[in-house]
Amino acid sequence: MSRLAKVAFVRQPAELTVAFRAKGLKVTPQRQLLFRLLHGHEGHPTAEGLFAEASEQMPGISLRTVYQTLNDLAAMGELQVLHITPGTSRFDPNVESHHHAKCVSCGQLRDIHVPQAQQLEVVGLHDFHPSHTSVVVNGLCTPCATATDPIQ
Amino acid sequence: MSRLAKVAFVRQPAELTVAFRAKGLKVTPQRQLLFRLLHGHEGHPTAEGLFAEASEQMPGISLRTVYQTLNDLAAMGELQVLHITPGTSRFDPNVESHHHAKCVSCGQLRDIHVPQAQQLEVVGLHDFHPSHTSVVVNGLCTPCATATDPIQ
DNA sequence: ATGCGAATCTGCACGAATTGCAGACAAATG
DNA sequence: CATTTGTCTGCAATTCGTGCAGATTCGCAT
Ligand SMILES: [Mn+2]
Ligand SMILES: [Mn+2]
Ligand SMILES: [Zn+2]
Ligand SMILES: [Zn+2]
Repeated sequence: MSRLAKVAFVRQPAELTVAFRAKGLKVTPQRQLLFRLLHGHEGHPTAEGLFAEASEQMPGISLRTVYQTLNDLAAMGELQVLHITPGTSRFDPNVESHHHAKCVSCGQLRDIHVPQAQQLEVVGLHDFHPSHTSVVVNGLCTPCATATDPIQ
Repeated sequence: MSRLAKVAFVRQPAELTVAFRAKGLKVTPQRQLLFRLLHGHEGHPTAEGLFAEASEQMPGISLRTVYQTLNDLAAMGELQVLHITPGTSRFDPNVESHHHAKCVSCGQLRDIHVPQAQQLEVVGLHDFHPSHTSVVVNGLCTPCATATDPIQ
């Protein structure tokens, strides 16, 4: 079992290029940069965070454009938008079915796998048409659990 | 089995009064009104929503005071704060362990019970100290599923 | 009852996150 | 290369929530 763990990313930049053109959306340098930043992104960045990363490689890119592109990707289902932390949305390049552990101290999110998540017994779903279930494990990451003073 | 289903509310106004005084917090008419509004509240109101309800009975109460009181209650563990919907926090007077179904069309939240939620197998929790798990079942409420046009 | 000090209330300014808008600009297409 | 159409940027506006300060009130000890 030496196979590397599979990690799901947002689709390749080239695939997103095709998908955008197919919808009549243009493929600009700004969008290509974001495609590249998102592909292989391990975290759960905010729009501001991606804006900061993008600005390093393309000074002058606007925050407005970052939001625009992220919203387009989310509308196309190429990106998940998470509403787990207060105040701001997290964008998840991992579009595979998965769940999250959230540190209640620093807010960090990490991917987890919950095999039985879609087979949970649920009481109280009368007059409701469920599509999918998401699980959040709250707790403390090791740095926060170790630190005497809360981190952040 | 004719017993009514148990519904967990935030503690009685009288109990909250004691709890507040015990912490050196004063019990004002504004706070007592909010205690009453929250007790027995079936939904998952926003601060603005509670402000609207409170304003009917006490015109002139300020939104700032509503936030202040809700934050105090949350800090004392007498109220849950949910970050499930985009943009705004939901306050949950039901402090019993429970989970939620969320209509992805209209945003409505309802309580559900997930008996196995705390015994889920989770892969990927290395270097993490879990406290509790929360489950969100996404889907459509019947009105939204029935409507040709999305509600809201 | 009265008075005092600490906590609270309200109104407003401010901050963070996100969207609306408009004119300059660039991608796609033939 | 010219045209069309969508995009980019900057800025205003919006929404949710918090910081602040002065007037007010609560809770407790006279
Ligand atoms: Mn994820
Ligand atoms: Mn609830
Ligand atoms: Zn942490
Ligand atoms: Zn609905």
